[in-house]
Amino acid sequence: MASAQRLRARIREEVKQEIIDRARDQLRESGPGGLSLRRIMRDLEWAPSAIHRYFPTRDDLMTQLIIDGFNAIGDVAEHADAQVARDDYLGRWMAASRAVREWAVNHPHEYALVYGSPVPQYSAPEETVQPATRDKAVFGAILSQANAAGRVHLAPESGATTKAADEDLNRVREAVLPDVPDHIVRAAIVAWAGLYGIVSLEVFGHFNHMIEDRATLFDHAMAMLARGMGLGV
Amino acid sequence: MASAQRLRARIREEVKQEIIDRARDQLRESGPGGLSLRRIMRDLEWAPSAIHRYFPTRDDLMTQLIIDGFNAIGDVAEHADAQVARDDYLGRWMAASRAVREWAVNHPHEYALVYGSPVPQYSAPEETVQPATRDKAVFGAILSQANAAGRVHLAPESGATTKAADEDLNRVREAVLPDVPDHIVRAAIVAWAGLYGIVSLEVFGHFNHMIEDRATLFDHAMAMLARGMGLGV
DNA sequence: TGTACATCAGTGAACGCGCGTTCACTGATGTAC
DNA sequence: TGTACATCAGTGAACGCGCGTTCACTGATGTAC
Repeated sequence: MASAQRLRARIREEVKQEIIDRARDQLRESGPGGLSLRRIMRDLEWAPSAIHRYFPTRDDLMTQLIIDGFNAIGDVAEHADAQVARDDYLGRWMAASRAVREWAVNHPHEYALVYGSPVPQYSAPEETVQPATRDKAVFGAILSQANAAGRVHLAPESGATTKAADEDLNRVREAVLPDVPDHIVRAAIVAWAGLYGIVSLEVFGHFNHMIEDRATLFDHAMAMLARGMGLGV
Repeated sequence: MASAQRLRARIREEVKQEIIDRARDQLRESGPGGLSLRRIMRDLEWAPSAIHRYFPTRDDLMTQLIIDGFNAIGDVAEHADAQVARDDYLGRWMAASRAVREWAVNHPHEYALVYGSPVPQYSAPEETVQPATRDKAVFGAILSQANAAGRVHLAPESGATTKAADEDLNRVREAVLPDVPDHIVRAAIVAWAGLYGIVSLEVFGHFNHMIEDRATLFDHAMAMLARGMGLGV
C-alpha cells in the first residue's frame, strides 16, 4: 500500500525534525562545541544509537544545522526586503540589514555556527553552498536594481588592481550583482563586510561595556555604508 | 640566598612559557576547542598533573592565550604604524590595518580565539580588557591626530540619535578617540567594523571559491573605509 | 663544616565523566501468495 | 482469510577513547643553627 509508505516517510521526517529541534536547543545553550548526539537522544528519551538511523554521523547533523542557519538568514532578509517599496533602494537595504542583525542577536549561536569561527575538524560540503548565497543574493539584487534604475551615484576610485582581482570581481558580479560596474562591486563587498563585521562584533560580545544602544549605532552604520555604495545620496 | 630564589623564579617563567608555546601549537592545529591540558603535557613528556602548578585550571591558560593574542595584534599594529611618517595619516591607517590582516591570516586560530565566536563556558576576566584595547588605541590615535591636524574632512550626517547612543559615543571618545566629534567617532566605529569584518570573512573562509586576490581587495576596502572617515580626501 | 628541617616541583595512579559509533537483537508492521 | 516471510525502526550493551582535576607521594634543593 502506497499510503503506508507515505505515512512511514512522513513519520521519518517528523522524527528527523524533532532531532534537529533538540540539536538547535542545545546549540542555543552551549554553542556548536556543546552539541552532543547522546544528549539529544537523552532529551528525547530514546536510545543513543537510534540517532544513526537519521543522521549517519555527527557531521551530517552539523551540515543540516548549517544549512538551516543560512536559510533562516536568507528568509528574514528576503522577507524584510519584500516589505519595502521596490524603488526605495535605501529603504530596502536598511530593512534587510536590520533583519539580519535582529536574527543574529536573537540566535547568537546559530549565527556563530554559520558566520563565526569555523567548527574544527568539520569541513562544509557542497550542499551548504547554495543556502550560503541567499542573504548575499538579497543585498546584491537591491544594489543591482538600484544601479539599473540609475539610482546609484558613485565616482570610480583609483587604486591598483591585478588580473586575479578583476576575475574576482567578475565572479562576484556574476553570482549576485548583475551588470554592476567594478567600483560598485567593490563598494558592495565593503558594505557587506561592514554589515557582517558590526553584527559579529555585537553578537560576539565586543561591544560589551562600551556600546549599549546598539540599534541606533547599527542604523547609523548601515546608512554610512549605503552612502559608501552610492545609495540614497 | 636571593639569587637562588631568582633562579627558581626564572625557571618557573621559562616552564610557563614552554607550556604556553605548546598550547599555541595546539591552537594552530586544532583550534580553541582542541586545546587539551593532557596533550600539552604529553608533548612536553611530563606528568599531566604537573600543569596545575603553573595554571590552576584550564580557563587560566585560556586567559593567558587570549591576553597574548590581543597583545600580538596590538604589537603588529603599533609597529606598522610607527614605520610611517607621523603626518601621513592615510598611510598610517593603511599600514596598521594591513598589519592586522597579515597577522590574522598567518595566525587564524589565535585570531579566532580573540575575535571569533566566544569560547563556550568561558567568560573573559577583567585582565583581558586592557590588552583588548591596544589595537583600537592605535587606530584611534591615528584618527585623533589627523583630526587635531585638521586633516579629517567629513560632513556631519543627519540621523536620529538617543541619550544612550550619545553616552556610547562619549565612552568611545574617552577611551580611544580624544577630542573627535560625534560623526567622526561613528565613522571610526564603522571603519573598525569594516576592517574586522573583512578580515574575519577572509580568515573564517567566506571568501573561498569567490575571492582569490584578497590583498588587493583588502587595500581597496581599507581605502574606501578611510574615505568614509574623511581621511585622505 | 655538618646535620636536621622546610620547601616545593614533579609524579603516577585514580576518579568520574561524557563522547561517537558498532553490533547483534527484538518486535511491530506491512507484503505476497 | 490465513500463514510465512521481509522490512526496518528502535534497543541496550559494549568498545575504546580522551578529558580536567585530586591527592598522597618522592626526592632534590635550599635554609637555619
